Amino acid sequence: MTNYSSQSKFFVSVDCVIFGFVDGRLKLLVQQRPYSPGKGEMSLIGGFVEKHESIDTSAQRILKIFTGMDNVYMQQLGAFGEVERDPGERVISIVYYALINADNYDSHLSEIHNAKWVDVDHMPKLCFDHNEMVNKARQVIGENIKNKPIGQNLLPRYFTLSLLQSLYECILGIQIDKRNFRRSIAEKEYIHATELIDKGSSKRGATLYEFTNSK
Amino acid sequence: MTNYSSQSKFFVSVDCVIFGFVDGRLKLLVQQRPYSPGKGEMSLIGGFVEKHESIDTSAQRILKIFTGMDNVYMQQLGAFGEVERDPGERVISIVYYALINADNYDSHLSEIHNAKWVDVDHMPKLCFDHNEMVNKARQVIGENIKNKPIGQNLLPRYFTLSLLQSLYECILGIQIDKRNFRRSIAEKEYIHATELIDKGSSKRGATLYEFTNSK
DNA sequence: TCAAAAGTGTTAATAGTACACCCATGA
DNA sequence: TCATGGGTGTACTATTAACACTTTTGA
Repeated sequence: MTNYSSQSKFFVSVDCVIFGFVDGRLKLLVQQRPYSPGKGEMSLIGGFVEKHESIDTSAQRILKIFTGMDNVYMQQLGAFGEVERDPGERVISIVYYALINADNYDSHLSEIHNAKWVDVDHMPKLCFDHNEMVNKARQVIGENIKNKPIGQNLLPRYFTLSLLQSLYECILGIQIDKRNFRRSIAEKEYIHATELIDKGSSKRGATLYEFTNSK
Repeated sequence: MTNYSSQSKFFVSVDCVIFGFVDGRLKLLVQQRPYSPGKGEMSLIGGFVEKHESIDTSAQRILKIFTGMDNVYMQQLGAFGEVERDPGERVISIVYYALINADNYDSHLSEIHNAKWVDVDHMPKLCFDHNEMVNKARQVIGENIKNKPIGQNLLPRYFTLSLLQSLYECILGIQIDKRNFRRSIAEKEYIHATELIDKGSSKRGATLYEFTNSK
């Protein structure tokens, strides 16, 4: 055998589990699926891989179409390849998760594409195997939040420790003790206090923090 | 848009990072690539996904072809999809890693396919992006060995603690203190001592252990 | 008798968990 | 003055890391 011509070819799609931290809650961007099968059902943000682009590039392109955003934190979650996962035709899906700062995103684009935020703790039924993809993504970011500065991607540049704590609580799905939390943050070299005070959320005012090497 | 017919299709391959514990060393099964491009270069064990099978099934089929083994511990590592990763044609590769008990494997098959074990600490240059796949796989099993009974898949049914320790040391690439190691194993509910004694490896004889729920 | 691998405990350091009150301020 | 969210310290527990000698027995 000297070439691949006897092999089968497949449609390959990219589906993106896009998380945002909106109104103090962890949310996920979903769209109404614009075509059959599953037309009108809730769906992850996705599209097909194109001939000329790598799968990572494809994920970035799709994210940009729906959010207008570049340079976003995205990681691959894996490939989903059950034969009948898409009831229309055989499609192998490569799944990515993205963490975006919802302040920077272009809500006009989401309107065009019938996309909206849904709370991760009240997930609607999504089409195909998309709920499974979301579950896996949540698990992975839960494992990462403790050791990596991924919160950077979900928060505005300056944030209070109370907001950061509520982000951790949403991601982990647990309540955290305030004193222990603040000590654990103080020990992380990648988060530090600034001179700034936020007067918006309390009468006393709260110190604003930032991530150290805002990439 | 109501169907997918305007989309591109791709070759999709499966590559398997197959680990075995042979002669007290962690090894990897590699083959001489039988076709161009890269013919004759060292390569992971791989093949193309077929029309009628899921990607998981495809990985199992390929593993069986090269080892004769069924029911092997295999996990997906992710998809590799750079446009030029295969210099012949565009191929998206889904990578799995497998842990096998090298005693059970059919060495006749590996001869047929020009496959052989290589030491993970002396990896040859593999074709395409296969070395990258191996590095990622090693990282993942290193993270898993501490908390999951994955050693079960690499060892014979009965094993001494010295052998188990050398497995951990190979996977983690570090030296482990014998007393701390034996205590940590004693605390794991999924490994227990048997009444059996191994007289092969020492004059005194060593207690043989086994995994609790040998699936 | 000795070489070679098996087996065994204690201490120190670190990380994680539980828990309750005062502070500053704007309304 | 009081309601609201901001901010702080200590004691206990669990986990991890460091460290050296005795046992058994076949050659």
